Amino acid sequence: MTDPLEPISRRSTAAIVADRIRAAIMRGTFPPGTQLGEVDLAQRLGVSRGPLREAMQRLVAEGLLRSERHRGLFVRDLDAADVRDVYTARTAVERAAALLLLAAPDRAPAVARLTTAIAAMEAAVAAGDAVALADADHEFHAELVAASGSPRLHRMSRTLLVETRMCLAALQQNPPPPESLLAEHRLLRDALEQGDATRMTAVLEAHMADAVSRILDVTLVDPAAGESGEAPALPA
Amino acid sequence: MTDPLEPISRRSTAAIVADRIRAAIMRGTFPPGTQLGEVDLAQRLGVSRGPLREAMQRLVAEGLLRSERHRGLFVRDLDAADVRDVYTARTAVERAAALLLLAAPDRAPAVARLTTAIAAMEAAVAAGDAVALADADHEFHAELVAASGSPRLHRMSRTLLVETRMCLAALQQNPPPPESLLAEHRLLRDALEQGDATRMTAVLEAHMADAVSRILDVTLVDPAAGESGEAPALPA
DNA sequence: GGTTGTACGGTTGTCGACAATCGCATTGGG
DNA sequence: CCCAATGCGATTGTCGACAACCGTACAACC
Repeated sequence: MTDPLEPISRRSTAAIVADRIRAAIMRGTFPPGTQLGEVDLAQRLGVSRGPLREAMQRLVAEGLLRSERHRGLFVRDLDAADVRDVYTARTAVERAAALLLLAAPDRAPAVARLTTAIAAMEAAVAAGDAVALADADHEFHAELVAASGSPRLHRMSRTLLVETRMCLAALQQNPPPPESLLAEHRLLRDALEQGDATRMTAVLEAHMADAVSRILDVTLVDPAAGESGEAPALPA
Repeated sequence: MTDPLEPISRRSTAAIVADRIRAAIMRGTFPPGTQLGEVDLAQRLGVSRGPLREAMQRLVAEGLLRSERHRGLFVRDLDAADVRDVYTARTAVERAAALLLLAAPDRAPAVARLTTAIAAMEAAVAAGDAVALADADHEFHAELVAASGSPRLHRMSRTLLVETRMCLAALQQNPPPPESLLAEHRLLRDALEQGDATRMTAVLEAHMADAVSRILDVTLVDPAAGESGEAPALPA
């Protein structure tokens, strides 16, 4: 599959560090709001503060971290507006990717990959593994955008998917109903396979709307003291 | 307008440097493919290599620069596929922004700002100033996305607009017909003002398709030795 | 003549240390 | 008892220097 020759292309240390931190944020190792000390992270990763700071700047540019002068770097915490915004942007990106895929000459391999992701979701549901389910969900959408062949949509999507995981990690306590989640993804794949653009966009938008309403409803129900319509994710 | 008090919020040096470099790239000061020496830039901007490298990482993450290990940083040069990709992503982002704007309670101020941008375009056309026309065009689309109130769409748009300017700078020799450009923007504003979503998306997509075909046709006509369908922006 | 080996210049990658700034605990005063 | 001022600790921001690496040009060899 992968050519063992040629493009060894060792990535820069900053890129590797950025990927690590990104994965850690996505995984929930660093909950939103936590401060990331530079010296601590640097010696934990075995690098100096220079490359680490470069990696941090990348993540700040992506919107995953928030930098305060002489205060430090903090993992961004997302409020209700952010949740809506993430899903608005995701809808825009994934819709464009899907339309690009529909215009492609051969979308069979893409459909196959989506089916693989769905299979992973099914296995996760069968095993009752919520984390694996979220992973497979993530993989489904990542594959969808990657298959479009658009590097810019792909890059945007990567950041947005990480933010999605941040939202989900905040309310991991209340997982979504696995059946409807699976059904929505199957619908998405089917619409893509059949080449029905209008149906695909409709399903995609419904899927996103469902997700955001699910997240926001949960967060609004939980505190049980909701006079203001604001989400409770702002403890400050 | 701007409150002279309080939020002084001195931005980080890296952010300022990144903005400078970004503006320089957009302005065409650094043509695509040029290598950016760190020591040279650092002492020209009056900062050390540390903050400058952080700024560079931001631009690399945005896709404006390309980093090669131990080789240096280069301004990315865009080929035909990149042009299509930029406009695909722009269509996705601006369409979402416009739809968001249509759903907003009051879109009058946004329309006013777009009208201001159109007025600037008209003035540029009257003066025959191609650079001012491009600036106004840029401002129109930037305002459109900014008015949507979505920070993520706004961030994506900013990078994409810089890349658009990079494309335009490459073929500045052959400016687009000002009348049709103006007409398309007026149509866009009108559709937005009237709240006609389907017409707005149609106009927007047509506008983007026009732009990309204009750019690619120009680049394909120019070399006059086009056997391969590839764009000539790959001198390597 | 073509190819390989080698020395060189320049660039990036990385590191450690110093200075500036901020938050917080302590202490003095009202 | 509460509030304000101050000193301290910790963290970030910045800088200069060293080491590693790559591309190129020249020379030697087959």
